[in-house]
Amino acid sequence: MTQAFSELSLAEPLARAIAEMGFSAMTPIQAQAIPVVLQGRDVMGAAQTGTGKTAAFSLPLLQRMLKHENASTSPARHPVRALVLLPTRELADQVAQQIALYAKHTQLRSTVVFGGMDMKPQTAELKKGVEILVATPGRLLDHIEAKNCVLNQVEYVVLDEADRMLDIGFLPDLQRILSYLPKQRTTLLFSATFSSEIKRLAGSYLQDPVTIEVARSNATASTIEQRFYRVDEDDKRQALKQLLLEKGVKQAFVFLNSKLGCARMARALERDGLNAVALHGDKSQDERLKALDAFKKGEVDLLICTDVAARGLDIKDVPAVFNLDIPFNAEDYVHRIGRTGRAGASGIAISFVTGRDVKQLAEIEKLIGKKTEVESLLLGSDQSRFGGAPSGRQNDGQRLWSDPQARAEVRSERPTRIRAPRASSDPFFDQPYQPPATDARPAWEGNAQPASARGLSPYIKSRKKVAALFRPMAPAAVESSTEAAS
DNA sequence: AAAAAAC
Repeated sequence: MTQAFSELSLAEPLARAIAEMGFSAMTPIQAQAIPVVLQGRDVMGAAQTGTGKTAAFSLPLLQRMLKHENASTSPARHPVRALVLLPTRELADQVAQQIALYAKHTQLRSTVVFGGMDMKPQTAELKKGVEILVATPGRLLDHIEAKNCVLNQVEYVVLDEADRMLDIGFLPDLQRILSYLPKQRTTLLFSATFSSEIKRLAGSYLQDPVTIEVARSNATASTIEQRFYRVDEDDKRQALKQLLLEKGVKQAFVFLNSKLGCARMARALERDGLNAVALHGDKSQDERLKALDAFKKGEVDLLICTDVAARGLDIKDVPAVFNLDIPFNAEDYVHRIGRTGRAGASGIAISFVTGRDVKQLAEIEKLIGKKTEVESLLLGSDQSRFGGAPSGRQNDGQRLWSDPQARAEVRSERPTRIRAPRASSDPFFDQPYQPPATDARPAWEGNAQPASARGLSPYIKSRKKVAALFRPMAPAAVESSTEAAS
C-alpha cells in the first residue's frame, strides 16, 4: 500500500518538481509525516537513514508556505519563515540543495549559511531576503548577532539529526537560536536515532507532538550486511586493502575516530596506490567540500573520514562502509553504516574490532538489537601493491567470539600500543608502506612468529579448529574481485 | 580513548 505523491494534492509547482526528480511513490516516513506536517502539528520523527526524511519535512513546509501568506506585515518582503538546522556544514549544504530543487518552481527563496566560508556572500543572500534558511548553529548565531537576518517571523523550525542537535555540544547554541524565534511556531525533529534521554529532552521543545516511528528507532536497514572482524591496530590498513579486494568493493566510506588518524590513513593509502582522500574538521572548508564532491562524482574511491561524515550524507550507490575504529557512541555506528544501503540499495558495513572495543560492541548490539559475531581475519603477505597479485589466503568466516572463553580472553587483553604523534619524523608519514615480512602461512604450519604478527588473533586456542575454517582463496574469485576493484 | 559547531 505505497502511496503516491500525486495523492497529496500538492501545489502544482511542487508536484512538478517532484515529477521532474523522478519521484512517484512515497517512502513510509514521507507517507506518515507529510500529512501530519500539512496539518501544522509538531513532529518527532524517527526513521532509518536513507529513507527520504528531507522530503518528508520540506515538501509539506513548502506547501504550507505557499498556501498561507505570512500573516504579519514585514519590513522585508521575504522574511525567514522556515529555519532548518543541521549539525555539520556538508549536511547543511546537501539539505539546502535538495530544498532548492523542491522549491525550484515556486517563488519561495532559500539559502544556506555555515562556517568556514566567507561571511559576505552569505550576508548578501540574507539581505536579499529568504523564506527558507538552512544553517549550522555557530554561523547562524554570527549572522543573527550581526543583524544580517531577523528570525522573529519564523513559523517552522526543523532540527534534522535532532538527537545530535540536542546533545550537550550543541545545546547552548541551539537554545540561544531558539530564544530569537517566536514561541508560537511549528517544530519538527527528525533523526534515525533517539536515545530515551534525548526523547525526553526533545519533548520539552515540542507542543503536543505527533510521534512518527516508521521502524523501531535506532534500527539498521535490513539491506545492509554487517560484519565484524578482529583486527589489531597495526594491521588495520592491510586488512582494509585485503577486504576491498576480497569483497570487490569499488567505493567506500572509511571511518576513523580521530582527525589525525584520518590524515595518516589517507596518506598511507595514497602511497599504497589507492585513490583515497581525507575528510575531517581540521581541513579547510574548501578542501572538505572538494573532497566530498570528488567522492560524489566517483573520482575518489575511498573517503577517509571522521564522524563529520557519519550523518545524513546522501551519496548514491556507495556499496560499503568500513569502521576502522569502532565509534565512541553506538548511535554513530547506526549513522555511519547508514551511508551505504541507501534508498533500498544493498550495502556492506565492515567494522574492525580490537580488544578494547568489546564494551563498545556490546553497546552497539544493545542499540541495534542484534547479536554481532566477530570473525577473525587472516592477513595475506601482500608482496604486491594493491591491484597486483592478491594475498594467498582469506578468512572464510571463522566465528571467534561465539566461544565464551575466547570472549573472556579478549576482554582481558591489554590495550593496543598507540604510537604518539611525531610530526614529519613519524615513520608512518615518511616511509613507503612495508608489507609484513612474514608469509601467510598459518601458525599450524610451524611459523615461529607470534600469531599477532601475522594478523592471526592471539586467542585462537585450537589450531585444528581454525585450520578447518580457513581455506585458500579460489583463483577465479580473486581475479574477478581484483578487476572489480581496479 | 573524539568530533562537531564561530571568528
